[in-house]
Amino acid sequence: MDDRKQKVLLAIVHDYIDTAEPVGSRTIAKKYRLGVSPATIRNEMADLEEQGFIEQPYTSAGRIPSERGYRYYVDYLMRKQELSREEEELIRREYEAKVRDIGQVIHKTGQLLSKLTHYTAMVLTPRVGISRFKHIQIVFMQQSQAMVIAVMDNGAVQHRMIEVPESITSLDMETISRVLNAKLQGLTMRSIKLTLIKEIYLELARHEHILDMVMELFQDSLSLETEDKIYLGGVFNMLNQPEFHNVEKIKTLLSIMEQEKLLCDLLAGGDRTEGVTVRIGGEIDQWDIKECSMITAPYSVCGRKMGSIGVLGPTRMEYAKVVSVVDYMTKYLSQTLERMIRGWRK
Amino acid sequence: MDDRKQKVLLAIVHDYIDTAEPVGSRTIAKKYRLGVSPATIRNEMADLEEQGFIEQPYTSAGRIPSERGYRYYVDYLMRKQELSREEEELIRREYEAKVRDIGQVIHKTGQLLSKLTHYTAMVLTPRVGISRFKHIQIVFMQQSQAMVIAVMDNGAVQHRMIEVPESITSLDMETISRVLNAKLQGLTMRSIKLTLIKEIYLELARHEHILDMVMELFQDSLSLETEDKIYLGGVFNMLNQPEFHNVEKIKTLLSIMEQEKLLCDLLAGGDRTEGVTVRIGGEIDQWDIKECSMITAPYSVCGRKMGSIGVLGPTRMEYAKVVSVVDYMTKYLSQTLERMIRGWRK
DNA sequence: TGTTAGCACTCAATGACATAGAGTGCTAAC
DNA sequence: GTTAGCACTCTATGTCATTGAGTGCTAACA
Repeated sequence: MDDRKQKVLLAIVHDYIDTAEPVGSRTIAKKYRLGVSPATIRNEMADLEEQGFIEQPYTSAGRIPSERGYRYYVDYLMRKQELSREEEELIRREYEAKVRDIGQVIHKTGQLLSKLTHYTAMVLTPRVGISRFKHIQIVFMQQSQAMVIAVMDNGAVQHRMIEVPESITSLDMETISRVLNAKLQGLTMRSIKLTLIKEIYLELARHEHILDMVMELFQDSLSLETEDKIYLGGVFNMLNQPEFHNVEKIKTLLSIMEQEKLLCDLLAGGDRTEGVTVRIGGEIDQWDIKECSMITAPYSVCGRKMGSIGVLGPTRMEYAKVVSVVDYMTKYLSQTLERMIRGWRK
Repeated sequence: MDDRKQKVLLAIVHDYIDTAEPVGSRTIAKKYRLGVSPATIRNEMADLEEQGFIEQPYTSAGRIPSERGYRYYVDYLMRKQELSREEEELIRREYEAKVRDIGQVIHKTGQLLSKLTHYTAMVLTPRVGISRFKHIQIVFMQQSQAMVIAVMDNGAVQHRMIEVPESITSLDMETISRVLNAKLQGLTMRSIKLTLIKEIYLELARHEHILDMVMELFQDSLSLETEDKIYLGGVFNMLNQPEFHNVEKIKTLLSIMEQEKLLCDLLAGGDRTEGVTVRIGGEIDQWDIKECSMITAPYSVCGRKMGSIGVLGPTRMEYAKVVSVVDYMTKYLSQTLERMIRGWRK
């Protein structure tokens, strides 16, 4: 692949991303000033097509990049496009404005992602299954009512009102809390073993009833929050893309958007890798819609991967821009979460 | 409006709701067996059109109901269509399965609404601005960290970790909690007056720092939760309606769906009234999309209106069905919330 | 007087057909 | 190796005729 071929491919990718129209040789010669005539470019294009980097929608139309073409572009030709001052400023401002709990951070992240990229944003909520108990407390509330609170080391908080016998005193609750803390601190919900539970029940035999409810809370939290939740933002943006100016495609797209489970799997898929992953068209498997690409990256807190964020757009996507945004946002998100978890404000 | 005219109008409304095609005189005569010939029906239709109940999309097409026609239908002709056994069963089952906190109830309600009606469901979350403090507690967590918990009388719980000086003892926290409870119990967040705050600060002068943070939590909760949140479900359903088989309309519709603020206002609008409200086409004001109707109803807990639920569909909507569903669901929702708030399980 | 059959008329939807224009591939000249 | 020229391809667009559902009106009928 010589230098000029690369330039031609780059021109085609750029122009197609820009206009969504097949690119002709004349356009390239005129707009991208490679210093050669359309005829020469036509020769190069014929070669590029032969090698599978571009294709013709039909005989005698311009060329569009193939998936392989996009891949080559992303791997070798693309140059990172830093965020503008205004964009960085926007992110900073929005995050500082209102981020009190994890839910809000996730929400805000999704909003920003879709706003900055104009595509659909997907944010996976942090997994609690792998977060550890930091503190457990049973609090007396009023006449025969108490509340169980479990604070996890990722900052998540589970709570539930429970009914307790009137005979239970604050002191009892204190005792129960102490035992639970001693046994569970540092463990993940998933790793609570049966033997451990037996130990606890043995030690607190008198309060079996309360323990039942506490365990139930843990059980529910686990099963509820283990099934990843996803935040979607800017689905609407996709409709402005010309490739979705057709009702059937919109329907397929939206029906996929409603299958949260599927999206979670797709997002989580990139977890193994470090940094930003770009998947182009068919590289996203189990996928019944074509012409989409996905750019994802995991975010982590204190070195542990907690979830992923991603952007879904047409294959004709502004890769350079989106890769930068996703990269920047994971870092910002990790940072923010970390700060939150360490007490958030001094 | 004589009996036969009503029958003709009814036939037109039903058939149009069913097929989304303009209804001709022949169709009515054949399908709805009024015992008269198409020519007679044509005469009646001419009258109905003159009175503004139906209209012709163009000369020599069939007729479709006008907004006035739908209104007449809803007010006088429509017969309530009870839910089927299966539907009631479905609702019962789904609610019992997983409803632990208010968020889940709202979510589930939205899902059910859209599933049962095949239109777009909207559920307004309960307003905490008008809920009252039931119990406030500051809990020691660990070395210089504590948690503020506020339980509201509608079952909502606000919490936040706060940093406290190491000198603070559990006893201090107990004292603070007691004072806060004494002063605030039974009040809404909105109605905390400045004089009251001064009183509290005076009484707990030593703990100014902690109070600052507690007040901040209240402030944030108020401003955050006062701005109504809305749950949308089944937006995708609308795309199956033939009136939205055109990209421009889909775009308008979805862009409206993204303006949560607007939707909240619309939903909240029906709050004043008791029971189910039907708004047809232009009766929904501040609305730039035509051809939509909205069926809403407020739900209440312990006699106080807490929010609304609603269904948005095309004007060509199955009014009878949707009205029943919305009615049934508000009642079920109110009931469920009430049960939850009273401790939820015995 | 209300109902019905008959008929001419209207108009959207459909499909056939011609035309324009963008872009190509190939050839031959530079 | 590059370029101008040219014939060719194929979509998009517009025109026109045809079809058929449905109407309104008139006149006949009970």
